[in-house]
Amino acid sequence: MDGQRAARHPAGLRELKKQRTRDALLRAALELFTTRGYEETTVDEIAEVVDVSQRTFFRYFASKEEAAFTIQSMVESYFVAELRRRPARETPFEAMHNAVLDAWNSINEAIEALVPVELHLRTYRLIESTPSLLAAHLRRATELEERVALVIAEREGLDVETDPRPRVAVAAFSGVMRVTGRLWGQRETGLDGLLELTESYLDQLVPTLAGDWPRTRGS
Amino acid sequence: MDGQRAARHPAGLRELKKQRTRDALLRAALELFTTRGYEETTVDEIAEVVDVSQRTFFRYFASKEEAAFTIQSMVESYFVAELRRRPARETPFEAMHNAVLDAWNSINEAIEALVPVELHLRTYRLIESTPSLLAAHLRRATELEERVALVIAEREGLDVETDPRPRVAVAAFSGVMRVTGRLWGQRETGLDGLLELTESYLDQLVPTLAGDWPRTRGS
DNA sequence: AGGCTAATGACAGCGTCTGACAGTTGACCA
DNA sequence: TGGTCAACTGTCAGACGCTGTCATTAGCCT
Repeated sequence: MDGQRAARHPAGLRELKKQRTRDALLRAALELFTTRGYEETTVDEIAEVVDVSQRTFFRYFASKEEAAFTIQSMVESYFVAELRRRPARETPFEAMHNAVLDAWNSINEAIEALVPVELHLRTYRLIESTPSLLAAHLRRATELEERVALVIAEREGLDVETDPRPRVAVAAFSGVMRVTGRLWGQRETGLDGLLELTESYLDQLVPTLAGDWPRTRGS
Repeated sequence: MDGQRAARHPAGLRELKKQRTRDALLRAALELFTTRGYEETTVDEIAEVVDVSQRTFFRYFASKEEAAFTIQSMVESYFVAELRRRPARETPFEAMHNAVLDAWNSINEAIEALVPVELHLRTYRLIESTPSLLAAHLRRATELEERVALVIAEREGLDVETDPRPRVAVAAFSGVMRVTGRLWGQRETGLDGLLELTESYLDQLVPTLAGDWPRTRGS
């Protein structure tokens, strides 16, 4: 349902156990996914690591897939939150750009509360390289796009249904984000490399679309 | 494997029967998908309509999903073919834009040889509105993007690995295409409506990204 | 006609996921 | 403290997608 789970709920031994089970299942799942491969990991194996029945796994996660995207959901929530926080003076593009940077900087501790960040990065690479997970990832991305488009429209005082610009801007922006995300997954650079890559790609978007491509090869 | 199947193969009763079976399976699948829903249709039901064992279905289609995307694959091939045919003087964006228009105009008869075009349009809407199919659709779209980026890079004499512009341009372009495709799927307009919508959205891409959004509401 | 080979059907099996039912355990109250 | 209720869980059974195997059928070729 939500992304953040902290020590805020009324406690209770029951709640505690539930969270423990869920966290254990999540960690076990991601660990198995990233070492053995997603398709090669069965839900029974995950459940067995946590000493729980397969049925119980499906009570915490609607699907095997959902476990793989738990952290990703959190990141998305952070991004949207940061986007809403951007000052109105920024252009839509600047706002999205800055929201991405801010989100990456502030999300780390929230992730670490659930699983090691390093495990999450491995999971991200896995998603990018596993066809079925990549498909799910892209669909989730478009759902996020819709949410973002609504935020942008609100910022600019526009109606998404009559004015195409919010959706067009978001589509172009996320297109670039996807490309950089994929390239980063293929290469070996760390998280800093991603930020750098994203920066340079975003900067080139407008001139690229303008049409004339001077052969200023950067080799 | 390929998309086009015409009366060119050496005939032979065997080949004939195979094509008949495949076509029948395809039509039955799409018909059931679009009436009953994708998830609600079982492979057994499809096979039963064609009087064939379930095993045989999987000999013609690697998956239930593959059947749903058969026509889509053809369309994609046509698009790439048209793109290669665009004159070098056009900018990358113009070339993609024109290739889309040309492909839509020339593909209709090829589709009709397999299934009624109307059935294909219904199938497209189904894909857009069925989560699992939408996910697959988006993944396929990114694979197409990669092919297109290579073509663009070749046109411009660039190297995709060192110059980000081909991928960035393609990503932005397909982002817009996806938005229009989705909107068209939600609304009730015919094929002409799609072309019109795509035209207007593509035209607005560059000014939209430029940043300043004059409040010239089009209501 | 008869042999060769490709296509099919029938069957068994794996893995994801769901529904139904029963047992256990924590929460709450008298 | 003990008992009741609700939540959580395990077990079982089954649907469905998909695959391997093997015997059978049907087109093809000489």
